[in-house]
Amino acid sequence: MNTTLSTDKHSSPLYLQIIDLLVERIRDGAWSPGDLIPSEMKLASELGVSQGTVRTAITALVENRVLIRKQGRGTFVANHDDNRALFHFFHITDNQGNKVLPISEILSFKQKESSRFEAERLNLAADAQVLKIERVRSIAGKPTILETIVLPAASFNGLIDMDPSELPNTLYQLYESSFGITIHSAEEKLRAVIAKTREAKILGVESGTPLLEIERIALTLDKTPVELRVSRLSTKNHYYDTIVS
Amino acid sequence: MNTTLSTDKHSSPLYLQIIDLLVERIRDGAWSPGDLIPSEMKLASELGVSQGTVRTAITALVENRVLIRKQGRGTFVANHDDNRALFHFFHITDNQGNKVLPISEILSFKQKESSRFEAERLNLAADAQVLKIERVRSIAGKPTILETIVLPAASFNGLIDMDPSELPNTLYQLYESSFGITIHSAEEKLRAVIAKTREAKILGVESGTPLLEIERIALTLDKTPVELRVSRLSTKNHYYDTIVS
DNA sequence: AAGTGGTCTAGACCACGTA
DNA sequence: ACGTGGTCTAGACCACTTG
Repeated sequence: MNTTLSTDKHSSPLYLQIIDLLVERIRDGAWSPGDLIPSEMKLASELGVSQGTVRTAITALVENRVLIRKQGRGTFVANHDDNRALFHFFHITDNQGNKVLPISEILSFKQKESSRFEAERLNLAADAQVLKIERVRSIAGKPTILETIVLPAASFNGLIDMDPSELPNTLYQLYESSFGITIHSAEEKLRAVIAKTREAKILGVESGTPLLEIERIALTLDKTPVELRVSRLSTKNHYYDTIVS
Repeated sequence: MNTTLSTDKHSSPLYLQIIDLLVERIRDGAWSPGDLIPSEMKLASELGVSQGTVRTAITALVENRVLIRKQGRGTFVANHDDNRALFHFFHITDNQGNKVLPISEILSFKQKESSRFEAERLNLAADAQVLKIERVRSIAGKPTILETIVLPAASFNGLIDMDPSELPNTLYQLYESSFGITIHSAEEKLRAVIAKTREAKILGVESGTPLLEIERIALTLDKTPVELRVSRLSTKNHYYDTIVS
């Protein structure tokens, strides 16, 4: 498998080529989340470069949370189902400033043809099949978030046969373990909306209450959209927080 | 000015000490935003380390947007008043997905004693004086955002004597150029609220309309809060967007 | 041409985890 | 004891900007 780097006069820097190469091995499944990858020294000799050059490439991927370094042990493909990563994707905080992770209850789970909106957001053909999950998420026993999750049926083959009650609280783990789909980043659009009567009833608020709507597109490492999630959150006792720098 | 790095057995890595040292020089005003700092080679010989070690420190600061490298020219202290940085702090997007920068009109500008809430958020004494600016921001000629800005009077000496109509659209530039205060990061809390009658009138929406409330604390490089800003945004034609990765 | 950041090497030693 | 990542050096050459 003579992986060759280009050292032409006008080719890109070696460490950038190495980044691409490592990402490719992860995307193609040669290395899976949680796997230990070869040591910097092994990669260096395999690729015919110095340890420092491999290190530069790996450092960039560590900063992008694609790899994780563990001193004395080795470098691993990031597992996005550990707490750190979970909280990184989860921005709901209570009024005391504590991050909270809500518990889910499935309301419905079905397969259907995608709507125009869903197909557009997930980059699917107009008549593509999608899976649709609706669930309530409760914090401290109180229903707080209403979530609609839409997935391309083609990418989650067999999921529809699962017992809805067996769907885990944190779906991203399931995507990774059962379908080899690792969520690496997400784009979110936030709006203020009014609770519809059904929503208000489920969330236990008065109708007319304002809700924070979070429309999230979850993306894989190569920016393919794999999940559309629309959450409606009562911000009476919680808020959405973010740090911009 | 024999700046000494510690090379004791149990001291922190050199490049971390160099990061602290560089940050200190910026915070103390030895180097100001926009300034060219000494070359990697000069710093290396000044500090008695190799160019590579200085480079590691500078790279970390470049990734944190504290410094900016320009090949062939040198390394500069980041100027947070250029477009890139502005948009990095500004997350409002129209429904077509375009980032927009609204135009401001001052409604009021006064000095007063801080409220409990303001003092707590800005980390001030309970009876500290604050400056309070209220303004409407318009996009495409339509009032869209209502903003209340609270500043510690002590840090912005003389600002209150300015003609409100002369306050610039982008305040962070003013903070930097006139008060030597550079905003480096911000924490934001988002909630959905209902427009009060006065707010609804100003924003030209029906009363009872939901608004997105953004409470922002702007921080300097050493995490000192210097501005509290509460914005209320009509999300009929715009939304707040963010990328999480 | 001179000076800057950008890339890369070969080798050294340290700190940590595992066997 | 050994292999891993973590830090650091001295030196090289390239790419870019300015005088």
